[in-house]
Amino acid sequence: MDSPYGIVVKGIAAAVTGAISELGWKETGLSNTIGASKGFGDISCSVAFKLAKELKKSPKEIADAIASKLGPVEMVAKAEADGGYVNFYLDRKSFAAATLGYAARLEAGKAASDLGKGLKVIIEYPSVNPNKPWHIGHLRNALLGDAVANIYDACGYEVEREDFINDLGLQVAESLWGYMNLGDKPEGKFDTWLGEEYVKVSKAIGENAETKAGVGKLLSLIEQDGTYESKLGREVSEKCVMAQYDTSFKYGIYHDVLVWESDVLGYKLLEKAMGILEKANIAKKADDQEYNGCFVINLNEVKELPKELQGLKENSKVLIRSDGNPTYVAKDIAFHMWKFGLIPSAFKYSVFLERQPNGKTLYTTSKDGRPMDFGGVKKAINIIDVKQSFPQMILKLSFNALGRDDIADGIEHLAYGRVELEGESLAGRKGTWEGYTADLLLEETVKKALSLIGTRFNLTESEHNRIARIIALSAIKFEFLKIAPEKWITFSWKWALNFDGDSGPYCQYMHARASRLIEDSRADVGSLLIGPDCTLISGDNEFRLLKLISQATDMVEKACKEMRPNVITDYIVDLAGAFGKFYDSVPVLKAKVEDEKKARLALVLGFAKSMKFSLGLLGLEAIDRM
RNA sequence: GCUCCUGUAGUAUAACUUGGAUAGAACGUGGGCUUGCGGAGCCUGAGAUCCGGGUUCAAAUCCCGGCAGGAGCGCCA
Repeated sequence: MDSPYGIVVKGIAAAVTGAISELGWKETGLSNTIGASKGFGDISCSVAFKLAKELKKSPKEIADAIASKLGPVEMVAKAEADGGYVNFYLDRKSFAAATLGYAARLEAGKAASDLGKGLKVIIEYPSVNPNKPWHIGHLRNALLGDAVANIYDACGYEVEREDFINDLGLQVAESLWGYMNLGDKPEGKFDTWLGEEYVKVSKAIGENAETKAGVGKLLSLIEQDGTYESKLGREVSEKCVMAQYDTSFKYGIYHDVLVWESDVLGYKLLEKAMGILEKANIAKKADDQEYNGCFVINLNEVKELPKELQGLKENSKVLIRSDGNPTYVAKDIAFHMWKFGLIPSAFKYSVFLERQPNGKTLYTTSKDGRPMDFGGVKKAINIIDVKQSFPQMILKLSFNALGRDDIADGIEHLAYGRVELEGESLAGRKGTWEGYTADLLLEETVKKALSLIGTRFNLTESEHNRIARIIALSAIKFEFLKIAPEKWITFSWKWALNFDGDSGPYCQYMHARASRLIEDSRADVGSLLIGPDCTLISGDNEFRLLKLISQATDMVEKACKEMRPNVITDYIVDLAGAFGKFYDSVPVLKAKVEDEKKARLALVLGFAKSMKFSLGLLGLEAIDRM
């Protein structure tokens, strides 16, 4: 769905190209020279600067010439050259009409772009170990993943939301050992309880060789198919994942499919994957001194090897150790062969949860079940913290070596920075996450929201709670997502509980105001956006708001291409600010003329729709009163 | 040692990928508004690109060299 803003930019590009060729010049580097202007018209073009050198004329001369040859552009009233720039002024009336019509078609949860039409993408997040509750670091992962998935949805991709569960790691073995041997009775939320066991056991391992040996033995037993320990391990992990999903649902985060490490092992994905690599002649069992007995992949065939690789000996990477155990990268290669359909019908699936709160079923890989068509994508996005960049790169290079550049290019690593507590890292081992779980954060934020909700509406208690929860989620999601992914976050309660300024609650407040205006007007929402007198909403404050509304598609496409949800938070803050300014500068319901009121109400509705749509991208409902 | 990431007002940040006109918003701060179509508001002032070179008509953005913080470079996950 083309946005009015997008249409104008395209129109301008065509007109400028036309003018340049009419002048007998060659157009070079037009792209990225057309964009929003601050204070010099509405949209400006700087192509004259690029042409200056080649034409041996001054930018001013060129811009003047282009401006004089420009043909008419849809929704553009005039164009004038100014010091080398060509500035375009929108025709406010027709642009407003187009924007309101466009806003009428914006629906939360519906695609606003066909950028990814027909393309399937799998997005993996948050993949928390199944032995502890989500802490605020996991939360950042989950929020990023959910937002990116929503954004891809809105761009027309077919999105598969996948969560990888590593139920065979050391962490799980430690928790399980505690579960079996410490004699504590599970109480409270299971993931939290299991996390506490984990902290106790990790501590004990440092002090007690016997415990360490016990955990080591347990680790190998849970990896062996059919043992009591492997069954119990999966059972306990499933119980933990169920509890973690309790948290996930509270945050409005859902998935389509869980993939278990134990199933990757059970379905022999690794053997199949290694077979593919061996057949392609890029990996083999080594017999040199260095890697004797290991199964090793050789990356020498890759055309452009990155510099970071020089740490590897001979550009080789061990996939299977001499003791027969696979490395992390090997498992990841196998897993991505499934994602991209190189190992078809690798798993069977069964139902993990019949009905998530969003109404959809959550499936899981499992021993017994039926084949389903998960995986088989052209693009895979992995939300993993920045520390994993090196293995992620090897993963991609392995597909390059395999001659599958398409797959290597299709793997995208969204590397995000860590969340730390003033100077302290959140590494699970030390248990420093205790007191900083996602559950606790939400609880505290809801408390604050509850105390701030106004009393004017006689809300029922359940409605009051619902609104408080949404406000709290708005606050949390905004604070996490408005920071660019690669930056670190230093967590503090003051930071997390921000309800002012460029915060989620502030933006919700603006939406609530707009909703109330529409409700109080008793206008017919269905017809409001059709045919208002747009000359009546052409003032500067109205127009600034209209320009922003007209860019929803462009913003979501930008956020998608760059995998940066903070593009959306920025946009939402701008929208909210522009609405606030409009609201304070002109009366709506108290407008003097009936037609004026109608036109302004249409603008209010257009704002509300674009706001609702944009909040939806962050996984947030818009609220009508607060 | 090598590689990568980060460095923007007092604080925490946006813009860097794709160079473009006056570096955008927020909190805090100085001054002002106020029974409002919802004050979780509005108006207004002061305040920033780590340092040094280079490329360019134009540099927060690109290149080189520093400085500071962090991470990565295993038959660890």
